[in-house]
Parts: sequence; C-alpha cells; structure tokens
Amino acid sequence: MRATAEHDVEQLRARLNDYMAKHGLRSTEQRRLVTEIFFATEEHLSIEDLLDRVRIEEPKIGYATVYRTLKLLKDCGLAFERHFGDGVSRYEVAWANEHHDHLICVECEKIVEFEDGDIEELQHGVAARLGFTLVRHKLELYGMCADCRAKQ
Amino acid sequence: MRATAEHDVEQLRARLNDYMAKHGLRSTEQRRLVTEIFFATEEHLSIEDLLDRVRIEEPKIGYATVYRTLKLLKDCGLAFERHFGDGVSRYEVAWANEHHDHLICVECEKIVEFEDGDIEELQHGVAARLGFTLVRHKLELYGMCADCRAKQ
DNA sequence: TTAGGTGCAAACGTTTTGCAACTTG
DNA sequence: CAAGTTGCAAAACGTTTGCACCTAA
Repeated sequence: MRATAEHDVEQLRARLNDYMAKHGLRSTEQRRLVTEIFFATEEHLSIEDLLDRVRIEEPKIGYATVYRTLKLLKDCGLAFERHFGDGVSRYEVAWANEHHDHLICVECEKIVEFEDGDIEELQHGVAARLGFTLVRHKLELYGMCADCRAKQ
Repeated sequence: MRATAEHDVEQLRARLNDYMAKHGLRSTEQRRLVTEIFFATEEHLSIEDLLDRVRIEEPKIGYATVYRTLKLLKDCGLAFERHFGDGVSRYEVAWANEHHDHLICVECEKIVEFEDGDIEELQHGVAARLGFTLVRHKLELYGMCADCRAKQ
C-alpha cells in the first residue's frame, strides 16, 4: 500500500530533536535505540514487541524506558497509540501527512491500512449535522480476509 | 434520537432465556435484577455504574456478579462492550435491528449516537476492495459539541 | 555540576478467577 | 441432590511511578 522508501525518517528525527531541545530533554543511547527501531518498523507494535526487538541489541533496557520513550513520541506527535480490543496498546509511527484507518481480520488478526476520502467527507457531514466540529476519528473495520475465507 | 418506547425489552428477555436454557444456565434473582436494570438504561454504563444502580435495590450484590452477568449478555449478543479510551469498559444494550456509531465531545465527553447508511455502504466497498468480508465495524468521531464551542 | 534518564521493583486500577457457601431446577 | 451461581478476596494483567544510581550537556 505504501512503500517504506517514501517515509522520511530524517524528518522524524528532526522533529524529535526539536521537541527535546525545546523541552530540555536529552538524547540518550537508550532513547536513540528505541526510537530508531520504532521508526524502522512498519507494524503496530505493543510495548513488549518493541522491547523484545530493542533487547536484541541492548538486553539491559527495561520496560519502563520503552514505555517512557513511547510516551515521549506520543507527546510530540510522532507515534499514535491504538487499541484493537485485546487489552494492549499498540503503537505506530505517525508519518507526516499520512492518515489511515484499519481493517482487521477477525480470524488471523492481520491488520491492513486504508484511506478513504469519501468516508471522511461523510463523517464531517454527520458531525456538522449534529452540531459538532470534528477533531479526529477512529474507524476500524473487522472482517475476514481472503486467505482465511479460502481456508474455511 | 430514539425513543425508549420503541425498544422491545420482552424480546431481549426471550433471547436471554433461550440462551440460558440452551446452555443449562440458571435464572437467579441477581441475574434478573442486573439484566432488568441494564435493559432499562439508555446510557453507556461501566460495571461500576451498573453496580451502583443495582445496589440501590440489593446492596449485597458483588462486583463479580455484575461482571459475570455482563459477560453473559455479551456472549449472547445482548450487550456491546465499548472502549472510549479512558481505561474502563462501558456497556450498552444491543437492541435488535439497531446499529449506531458514536460521536464524542472531546470537551464535555457527551456521547451522541448516530447512524449513517452511506458511510456503511462505503465501508463495505473498502473492505471488498481489499479482499475482506466485513463482519462489523467501529466508528467513533471525536469533536467539539455546539455547547462547548459556545463556551469557549 | 546538575537536571534529566535509567532500571528495578513496587504501586496502580481494572478485570478475572479460585473457592467455600448457597440456590436453582 | 447435582450442577450452576454468588460474594469475597486474592490473582492477574497491563500500565505507571518512586527511588537510588547513572549520564548528557
């Protein structure tokens, strides 16, 4: 759907450094490691998932550090937190100028991203009709993917 | 938006009794009390909310009973569990033939329900285009309601 | 040097469960 | 009476925090 090559990691680093400088925060080895691994990931990671990957390179890193780093990324708008109903928070990189929703397979839990301008337009219409100014939305479609349907 | 009068509580009771009979479950006083109070409610209740109401009539009822009763209602499709991001699960009655999504005020947390057939149609289109058979969806719109906008 | 960061373990808030006593059918 | 249910309290679960030690600037 989207190619990794399009993504401008450099821009994320710049935004992060900006934010840290502005808030008197420091660039530590752990923080760099966690953010780089996170930025290099296409999937929707839980804290544990990310911790596992980080520990391959630096086994001493603790859960709390990953947690706090993701909080930082959330705070400066570089990560989105998602909840797909299984009790754990998952995170994905907030690439600039990109917005998408999720289609989740109820069988194999595969997550596909999509974007649909028509739906978004209708959402604004609904909100306006009820007197709301829309700020954001969450749309998740749950269904069975082609692979799982074939297997049944 | 919808009048209580339209809702057929009798049908819910019947479906519940059916389910319980089919699964060898029993109709206890606590279960009846919890379900009746739940069925009579328009709001999106947390377990605690519901427990508070139930305890007005029967102070001895425990959290676990309400929890387990809601699980039962969820299992037989009479209750939906919702997560609006504040860490607690909220429940609402799954009235037959009714489906709606939510519009939530980011300021006062008011929740308005809506239905939009056009959006749903587009959702099916998106899913089909990506090879999925749509089972259900979750759409939440977050914005500022007219009242809160006026106060600012 | 000092404000900020780390890792650990303990605290937290919500959800879930084991169990002995009690009800329902 | 057998099987299901209750209420309690404890366990489990993911998340968050206090603190003593460490490190970037």
